[in-house]
Amino acid sequence: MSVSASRPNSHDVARAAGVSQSTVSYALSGKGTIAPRTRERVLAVAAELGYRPNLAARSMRTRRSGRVAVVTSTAAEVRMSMLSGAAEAAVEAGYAVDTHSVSGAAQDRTDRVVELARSGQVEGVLTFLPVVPDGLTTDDGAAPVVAVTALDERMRSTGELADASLLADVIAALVDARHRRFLHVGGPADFASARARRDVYVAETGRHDDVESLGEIVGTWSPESGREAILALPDDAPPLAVIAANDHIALGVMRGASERGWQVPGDVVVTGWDGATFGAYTTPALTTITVDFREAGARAMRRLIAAIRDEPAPTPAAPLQQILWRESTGPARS
Amino acid sequence: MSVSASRPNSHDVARAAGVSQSTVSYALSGKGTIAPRTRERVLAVAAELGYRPNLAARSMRTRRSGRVAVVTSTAAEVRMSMLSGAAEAAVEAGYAVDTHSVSGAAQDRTDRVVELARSGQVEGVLTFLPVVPDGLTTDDGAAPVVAVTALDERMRSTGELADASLLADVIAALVDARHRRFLHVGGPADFASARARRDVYVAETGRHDDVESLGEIVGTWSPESGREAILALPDDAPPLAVIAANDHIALGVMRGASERGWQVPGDVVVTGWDGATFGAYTTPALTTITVDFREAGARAMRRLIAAIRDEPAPTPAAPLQQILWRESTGPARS
DNA sequence: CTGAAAGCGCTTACAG
DNA sequence: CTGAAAGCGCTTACAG
Repeated sequence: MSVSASRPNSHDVARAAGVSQSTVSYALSGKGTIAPRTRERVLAVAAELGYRPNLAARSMRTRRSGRVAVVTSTAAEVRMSMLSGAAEAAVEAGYAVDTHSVSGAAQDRTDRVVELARSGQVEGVLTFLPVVPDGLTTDDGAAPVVAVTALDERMRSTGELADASLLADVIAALVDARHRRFLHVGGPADFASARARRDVYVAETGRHDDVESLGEIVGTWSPESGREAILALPDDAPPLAVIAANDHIALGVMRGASERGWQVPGDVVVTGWDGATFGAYTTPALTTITVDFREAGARAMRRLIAAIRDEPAPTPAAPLQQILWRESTGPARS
Repeated sequence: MSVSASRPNSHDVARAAGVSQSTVSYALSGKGTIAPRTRERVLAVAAELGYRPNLAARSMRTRRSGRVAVVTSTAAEVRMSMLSGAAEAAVEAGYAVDTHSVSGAAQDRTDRVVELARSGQVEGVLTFLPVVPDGLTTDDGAAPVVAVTALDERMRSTGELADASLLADVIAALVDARHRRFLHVGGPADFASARARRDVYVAETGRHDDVESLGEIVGTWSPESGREAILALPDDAPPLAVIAANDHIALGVMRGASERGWQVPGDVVVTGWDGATFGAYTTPALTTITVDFREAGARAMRRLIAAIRDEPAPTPAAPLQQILWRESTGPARS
């Protein structure tokens, strides 16, 4: 029994097991009609030799790479937990994940996504950043693309992160608690989630005649955009309820209020979104809508894999979001 | 000129350009001795046909995958920016990045890293999480492994995140500002960075006879560990300077102080680490040591690639960290 | 139930 | 300067 210095291949296993190379292949894949005893012997020898199939060779033969690409950026827009959730869902389905970090404008990102979808190196592309839907012509043999948060409805989107319906409950509870003046500090409009949050805000604050909205500011998901929104307010703005599109904005809102000498939640109440860790430890602690990013990433990946396999998109059961009332909204509860 | 429905290969390009397949290969790689005019024609035809080399085939032939693995977790311990920096450095060097999300104890992570290093699917492994160095026997043909933050010095480590020298300056400035009582709330001991920060804390607070340390708490990088450390203090702890090993811990320290009615920075001053965005918007804003995580990720990846290529590790020039004095330390400056 | 053989699409000595 | 040919390590009809 010769031991080769380098990594054994299926021929080495075949030789050691006294069978043909094709029998090794069938034994390992479980596909052919191999006698159980032969199969066991091959498996034992393969294990003993530390055999691992060469995935490049398999890929060349099967014309399937077994890889999907995930497009992210360095920015805080994307959470590690979402990437992890997506990666784990991919592994579960037998796919490996290629990470691609992109920067630049939506058009550049779109070009990169299209390039990936056409590269033939991956069977699908999941993008965590908005892309320009017009650029995503999937005529030719391009791989399917799923965007977690899309510019419009022309492309596949998981939609789950864009569900803003809980905000209606938040606003209703604040109105019940006698809040009558509102302000929205939103996210960039190319994020479907930002648009959905703004839309619900507009609809819900418009529902009551005696509820006033000071407007909808377009922010950048950043604390600074929340802070600036507050600093730009007239002195008589409070009492005011600020609906921030994420926790970072909400933090900036609280900071801005502090700089203006406004008490939170006495003069200004604030709600965030995402359930960021820090929100539980600010003073006051931040009311927020928690998001299960790990599961969101997993669902997006499952949707991509369904698209790859031409299966119907899975319909998830449990909700991904939840209202978490904390100190920044004072005594308001639903 | 026949147009095949599927992806063209080098034979298709050869036929369309009226040359042999090997000439196409040489023209694209620029390796052989191809006449400039031939080469140009081949390149033009390849572009026209939208030819892209099949990487699986290339990989099988060259026996090099052109891939590196990055091991991360869902946890906040790892930042997206660090992953992005690593991914971009990999692309720059001609490598693609496979993302592997792991969870579980250090031993499980180590097993996974070893498995990856031996899988033959990647040429190197970069782990963002601590692994058990004993498990990392790289005898056989395993791929090199680099850990960004390692358990001990037996394995390769970038070390740069573990450089805690700036903390000496921070403590010196606080001592100059008449702070005499200190507390350290650190990170888990299997992080080299956590150990280095604690070591510098111990050395620097031990340098002066009239400086007292209330001890070194082992935390979990989490706000809760900072909060608990403060809640466990005796009532007469202030005036106190708390050195937190990261910004999340520092946030929890501020929260705990707030719960105890201690003013920051009046009764307690606090410093964090990492330069997290939220730290600029807390009240008071958090003094911290900023870390360029993108560059840290890039340097770690460059070190891995140097190891793959058997080149000496690159020696970085610019420092990755910087002290950022803000409100949580009051008027102390260096 | 097992094996011989073709072929996936490249790279790279080698011959001319 | 160019081309014919081998071979990387698999999967999978097909013959026996």
